[in-house]
Amino acid sequence: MALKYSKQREMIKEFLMSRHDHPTADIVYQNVRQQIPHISLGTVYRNLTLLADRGEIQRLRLGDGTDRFDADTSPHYHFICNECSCVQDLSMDSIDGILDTARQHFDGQITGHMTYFYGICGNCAHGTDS
Amino acid sequence: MALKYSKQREMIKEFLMSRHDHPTADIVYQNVRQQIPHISLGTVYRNLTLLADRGEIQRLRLGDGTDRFDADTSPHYHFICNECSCVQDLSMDSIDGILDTARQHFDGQITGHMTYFYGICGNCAHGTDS
DNA sequence: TTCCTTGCAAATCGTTTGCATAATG
DNA sequence: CATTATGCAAACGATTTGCAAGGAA
Repeated sequence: MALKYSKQREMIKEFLMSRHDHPTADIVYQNVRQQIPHISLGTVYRNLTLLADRGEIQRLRLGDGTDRFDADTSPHYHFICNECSCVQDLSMDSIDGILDTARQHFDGQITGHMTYFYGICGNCAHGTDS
Repeated sequence: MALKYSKQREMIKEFLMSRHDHPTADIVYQNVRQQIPHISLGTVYRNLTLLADRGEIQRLRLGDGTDRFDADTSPHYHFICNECSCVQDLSMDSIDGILDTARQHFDGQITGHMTYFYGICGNCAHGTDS
């Protein structure tokens, strides 16, 4: 239980806090490796999981089979671009009202919901690429 | 492109239509195997993917690392029990209004959303188990 | 006879884990 | 010294894929 300091964990969290694009474990690994060459993927996974369990970071399971991590633990929604697969934050009013809608005809307790949006992101839509 | 008949595919779809609990590929395999002993897991996966691509069934990616399949392709929501992990259909009014909420401050096109609910299902809540 | 499907096994991918060693408190 | 953390490699679970053989049109 008692947590002991580790440079690798510090670097991992620091890196995550510097990014707002929700990197995958492997991207975290590739980057942190530049500061700590001998760090292992296993250590990255272990620390990401540990940090997520303690609520210091957020683990995003967006169904595409690869988890992403977010240092922003405040409640917010995400958007996934169907074209470039980027994941962006979505600042919007709470939609927790849908919980009441869901509860109306359900026999059981609904305590929360998972929601993400998709479409074409600003970059891809504006066609500044092609 | 042209699809040819196959008993395996027919049985897979038939089995899926007989269930409303959103079975995993492996569960489909275990069951269809009782009718077609030599069917392989690979064939089950291939057909589930094929049927999903053609829109004949729905593939549910609920983030837990194991896809589930649903023969009901009509738009509806799902509920996942935190206790028994069952997946249930949720009949409720459309909440597509959240798309407008999401669009308000977003630079890009939002074409859809993915939402599922979680909590304690009726069976687990009523405590008819313990 | 064409070419879609299958069975089987090997391959992939993301993630976890066992273990001996190193670092922290 | 008691524990927690690490690196490395092997293990895993779900899903995909290559290939030769089988079946539908």
